[in-house]
Amino acid sequence: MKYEAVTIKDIAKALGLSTSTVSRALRDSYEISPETKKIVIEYAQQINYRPNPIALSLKEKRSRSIGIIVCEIANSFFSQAINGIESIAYDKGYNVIIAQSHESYEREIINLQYLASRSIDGLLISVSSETENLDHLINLHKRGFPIVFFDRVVEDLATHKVGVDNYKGAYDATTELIKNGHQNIAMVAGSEFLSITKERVAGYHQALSDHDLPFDANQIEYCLHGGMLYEEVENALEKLLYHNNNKPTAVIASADKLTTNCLRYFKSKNLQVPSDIAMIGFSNLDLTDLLSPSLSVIRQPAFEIGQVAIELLIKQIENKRPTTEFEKIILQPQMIIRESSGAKKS
Amino acid sequence: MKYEAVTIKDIAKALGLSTSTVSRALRDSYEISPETKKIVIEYAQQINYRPNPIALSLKEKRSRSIGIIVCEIANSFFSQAINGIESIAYDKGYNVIIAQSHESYEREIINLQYLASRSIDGLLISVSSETENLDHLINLHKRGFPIVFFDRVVEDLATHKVGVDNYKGAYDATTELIKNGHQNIAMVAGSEFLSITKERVAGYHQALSDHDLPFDANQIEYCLHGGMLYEEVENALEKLLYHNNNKPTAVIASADKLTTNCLRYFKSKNLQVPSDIAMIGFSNLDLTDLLSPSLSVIRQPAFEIGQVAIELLIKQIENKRPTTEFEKIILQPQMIIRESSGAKKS
DNA sequence: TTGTACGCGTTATCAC
DNA sequence: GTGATAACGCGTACAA
Repeated sequence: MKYEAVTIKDIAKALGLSTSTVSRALRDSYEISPETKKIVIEYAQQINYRPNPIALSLKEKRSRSIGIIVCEIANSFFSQAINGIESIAYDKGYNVIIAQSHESYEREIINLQYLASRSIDGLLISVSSETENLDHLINLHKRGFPIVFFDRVVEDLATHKVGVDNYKGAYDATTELIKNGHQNIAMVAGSEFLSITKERVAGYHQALSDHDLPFDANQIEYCLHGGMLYEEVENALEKLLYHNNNKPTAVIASADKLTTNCLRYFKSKNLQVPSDIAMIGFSNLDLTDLLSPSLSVIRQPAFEIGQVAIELLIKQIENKRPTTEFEKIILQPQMIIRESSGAKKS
Repeated sequence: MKYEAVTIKDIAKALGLSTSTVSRALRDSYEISPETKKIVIEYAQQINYRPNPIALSLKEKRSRSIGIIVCEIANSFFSQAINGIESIAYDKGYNVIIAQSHESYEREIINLQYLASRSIDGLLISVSSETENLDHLINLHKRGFPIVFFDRVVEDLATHKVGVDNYKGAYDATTELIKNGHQNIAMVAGSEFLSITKERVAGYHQALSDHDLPFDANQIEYCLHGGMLYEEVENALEKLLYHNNNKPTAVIASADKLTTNCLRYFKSKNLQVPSDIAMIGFSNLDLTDLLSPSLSVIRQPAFEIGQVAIELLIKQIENKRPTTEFEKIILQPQMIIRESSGAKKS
């Protein structure tokens, strides 16, 4: 470190050797005599020598750090995914730099430029809910920069992708509600721009259809900010519950923040769950069991998603030849049935 | 970036200038003629030139990145604090590298070595709950490395420190419970090693004393892992509630994870809050209002703590002279009274 | 077996 | 006003 950095030069001077000898000794090169090696290594240890990673990065043209862009680390799903990413990255000697888009397209671009300018070797990204235009990512990708999408993948880019079976998650949730007697099920969905939203809507749609229930587009409300703002969820629910000639008895919330904000709304309106309105939410919160009523959720294997994503990324980074075949890995979500998805008031 | 990095050299070659001229033109040096400047700057923009931060770091002996070590980013308090840190760091051109100790002393040391070897310019740390020995930090600090403690500060090191008034938080919580008729109040505390634990215990103690209530050491249980493990909270509560000849009617949980795990325990035992057992918890979760009963909490200004801490750190980093006077900044916690702290069963 | 010289990208210094 | 050179710390091809 700058305040008192010990360099190879210092060692060389102290031991009356050349820097290259020291360098080679430390790297255990076969050309160096055992005695010299011993002396050098012991001395290095003694003065606590650490190679300067910046010099190495400059030389090797790689920083051994990777960037992560997510909307919010304060979101359980993402903090769990980041844990998964770190668990592998550190083992493999990679450093992780996290940036948050806060669901803003603009900030996503700023973050991306920032990370790119910090010489990261690769990028893990879950796009912001505002992101429709992908030029910023396409530009990097075209120049051969390794990018792996996780959770919120985009289809128009040939890269590795890791996500969950959103279709199935929504299908299962819808089916569960139907089984419990609900015929009128609304969905509070995330941003229309996101493919995960489309998949979840599709699963919901299909489940209705498979149970001979009509699909009514008015039963879906999209929230551009993915529930980050309470107001958008409030508006969505107002419309669904009070400006709708087809008042739902159950709601599916298709993302973490949507789920909690739906609950917040129901509470503010004194609506009892599930008797007044039943619900299942996509959520990775670890205290959904403590809510009252306890919340039925679709839970995503966030940690594993992070692990798989980082493994693909590192594989691509360390690949000598350009990657041409990209994988799309789909993990299964888990449905946890608790009280909130129960039967409607008879 | 390595795949196709544009350097100053490329520009120089393309424009038939020397690298130094290009460098100066880009930095808007007064020695360069306006025409040359214009040509260089325009061309640089056109080919999307970005200075290589690694080369700069090597030269300037600083990386413009700072390290953060916290126990868990999945902890609301810390994710909010990190948001505060980032909000300032990015503005000032600093990059942030986050590492998690998961409350392990060993991992804290590994993280610290890792960050130090990555040439960070400074460190923000909230020590792990296992951390008793501070040698790893003292070593760095002695060599003049900038360190700022936040939230979990340690007293034995002369550095900047930012935290909340833990004493007052616990004092207020205890007083509130006493006002509601509770005379037998237990505390589920964090690690005994942490000064924040000691302060919170002291506040609790003083409040009892100020209301002429006896202090009973058996009413306090310490959790080394700060509630990260459910089992330790379970054990603590078993002892307090069932192996105690002084069964409490109210509990104060002195950290985020302790709070949620107390609730989990009460739920599993079918204990009604607050009628069977009242509680107030330290918590920065943003859905404590949704719990049933809604949770009374002591909330810390996490975002602000992060902001203040990073400002102190950057000030110290950018200070030409070694810092000799260190600040200790104490922010005020906020008590939010909801249902869980209510009166006991009559 | 060990040492010298160079290059990674940038800027400061000195020369013209 | 512009160019050549050295330096930051490291690894390595080449020389001895």
